[in-house]
Amino acid sequence: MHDHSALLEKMRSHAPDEERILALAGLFKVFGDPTRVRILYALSESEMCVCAIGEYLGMDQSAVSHQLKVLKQNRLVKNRREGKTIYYSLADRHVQGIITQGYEHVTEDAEDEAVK
Amino acid sequence: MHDHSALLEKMRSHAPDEERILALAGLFKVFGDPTRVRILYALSESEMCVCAIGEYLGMDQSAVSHQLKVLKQNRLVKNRREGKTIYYSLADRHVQGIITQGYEHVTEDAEDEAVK
DNA sequence: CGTTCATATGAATGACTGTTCATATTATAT
DNA sequence: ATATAATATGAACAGTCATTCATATGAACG
Repeated sequence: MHDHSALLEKMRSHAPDEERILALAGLFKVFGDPTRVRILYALSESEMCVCAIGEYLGMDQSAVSHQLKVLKQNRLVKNRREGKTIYYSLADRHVQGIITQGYEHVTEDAEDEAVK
Repeated sequence: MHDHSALLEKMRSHAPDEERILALAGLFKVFGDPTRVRILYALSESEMCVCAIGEYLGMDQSAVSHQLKVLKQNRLVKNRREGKTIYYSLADRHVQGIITQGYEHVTEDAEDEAVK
């Protein structure tokens, strides 16, 4: 193997916080599932209760609940109770921003592809 | 189950393209792994050859190669050959942007936490 | 050509994760 | 209190995926 000591020393001098790396990957991981993205996208349109989400996405109530739990644990959604039903919505504008930026990125990639 | 027909009809009238949803989740999924984030973060500092990345991150050459393949397939990195060694770098500014935004988001979350 | 170095690839494995099924919780209404 | 509706939870299963090991490619140099 050839020598890298100079580069490596430079790199390590301002290496990112490992904790932040994990948090960053963890955040993206949550966005990395189609079901969760669908849910978030739906909630970006309107507040919804669990069974409406399930009905809208054509999926099991239990599956929706499980995913909402993941989203809540990561503070991407919040909820409020109204009688028996619980309404979910996006936690803050950050979430909306990430979705939007990602969506634009994907759209631009599609355009790049079309140019070729 | 209570009635949602009004809401559902409204939602479905401007539902997002399923293909885009999958692409979006797929993109985030790639960013959802600590190893890949570390690699991308490293490459955002400097172009690097495979074995330098491996040495820097303390991981197997083969593992690095496998992950670089994933990153390349998703057009997040590009490479150039120079003799026997192959140098990798970020594919475009988009990648840098996503990392930066995510990093800021994570940092802000940490601050929010500190306030409580 | 054959050897060596840098990288890539394929198969195997172990860990993780999304879904389903069954069941539990919580709140309303009769 | 009991029944019912909305949601949550736990266990189990199936599929996915990152890593490792062994091996293959591909380039340079004697």
